[in-house]
Amino acid sequence: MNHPAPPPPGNRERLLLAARELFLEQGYDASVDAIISRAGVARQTFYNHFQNKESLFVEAVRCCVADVIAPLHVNPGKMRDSLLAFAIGYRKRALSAEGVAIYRTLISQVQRFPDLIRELSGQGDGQMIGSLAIFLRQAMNDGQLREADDVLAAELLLAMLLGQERNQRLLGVERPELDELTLVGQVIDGFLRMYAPARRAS
Amino acid sequence: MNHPAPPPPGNRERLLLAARELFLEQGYDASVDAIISRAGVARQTFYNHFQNKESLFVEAVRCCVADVIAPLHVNPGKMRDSLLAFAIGYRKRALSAEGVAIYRTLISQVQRFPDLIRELSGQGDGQMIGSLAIFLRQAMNDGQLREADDVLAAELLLAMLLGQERNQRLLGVERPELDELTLVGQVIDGFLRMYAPARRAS
DNA sequence: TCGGGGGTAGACTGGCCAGTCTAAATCCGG
DNA sequence: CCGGATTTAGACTGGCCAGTCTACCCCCGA
Repeated sequence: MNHPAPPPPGNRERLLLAARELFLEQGYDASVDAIISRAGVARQTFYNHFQNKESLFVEAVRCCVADVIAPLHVNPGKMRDSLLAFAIGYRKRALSAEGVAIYRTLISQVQRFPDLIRELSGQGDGQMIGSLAIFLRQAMNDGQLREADDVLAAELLLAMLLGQERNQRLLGVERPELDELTLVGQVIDGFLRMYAPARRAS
Repeated sequence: MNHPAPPPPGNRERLLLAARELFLEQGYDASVDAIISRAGVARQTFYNHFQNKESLFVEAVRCCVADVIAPLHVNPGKMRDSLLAFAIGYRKRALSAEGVAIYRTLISQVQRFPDLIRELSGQGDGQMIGSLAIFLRQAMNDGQLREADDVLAAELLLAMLLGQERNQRLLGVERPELDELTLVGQVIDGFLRMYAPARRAS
């Protein structure tokens, strides 16, 4: 029989890629058969590279999250402009089809992989809140923003930036897709009003 | 053999109750065996009352959502007090263990029951946004709040009220549990600052 | 030339599960 | 007292799936 054994290159990578796609589409229910089939690889090959389905899942999810997480630092400069640039970048990632899918996959596997998911959650939104809070702290010290709880401020801003949009996408609801820049601008302006330095009493 | 067939009363209700508990705990993966076992009912009895597992799920989830949804109307009165009362009620429901569990269950079954979930999503946060927006519209017309997009304002307030808290609970992250009233007060005050009537130019 | 590492296809095991079916038991109305 | 409706326990089917195993193949280095 002709069993064409092509160069044995990145079989592992092909498996990982296929797994990422399928886990994001179907969650952990994606079957090993489906994964190896999409990777174009034999069953045994899969078990040569990974201990079992769980460990593949862990690795695949880690990759996905790493991609979406990548640092998103807040540039100092004119307050409104910095926040606006940050906001647009944040929304782009958090609301991307991939970002939402990862989120959904993680949420549905909290029971099975509680530790992994807590870890990734800390790396994700956790770090995002942290770096934003540091930026806001600085602005508060400069007197550009009113003195307040910096972490809370960061959480509120991030929450407003996504609004109901991520939740709706998690639930499969489509959105009319309105003007991104206008929307984000309104949120940022609102936030700046909310944290404008207190007017000194007469 | 003694097969004690006790009074055949609310078997259906017992099944529904067991299903609600298990679906919220384990999602759709909860097996029919587990459900009938918790309900203390025979396998066939289940199929006497429900067509199949899917229809039980649909009915159980509908019940759960109905419980969490129950109207939450905004009372007119002093703006800050009304919003505060509303906010506390909203958080109580949306952040309750049950509320979070339903949310998680719905999110993980978007693929299987897309229509059901879109429907429930509209009844849930959808209505919440709507009624809050109406209240805010009124306040804007009265001049208590600045003129703005009422729906957006409602979405932003709701988003801030949950902050990162629901997301974290969805992912199984525990929170230090700080002072509810203080927190909500800060958010409401911030929101009121954000939508305070614009100061007329000199 | 030969042997082993990694590959392929596909059969197979064991487990779980949804849904059906049987046979016997209980209750209730007529 | 009888008969139908509902219940029970438990066997059974058919399907899916994770993971193992067999048998064969191909390339490359010793």
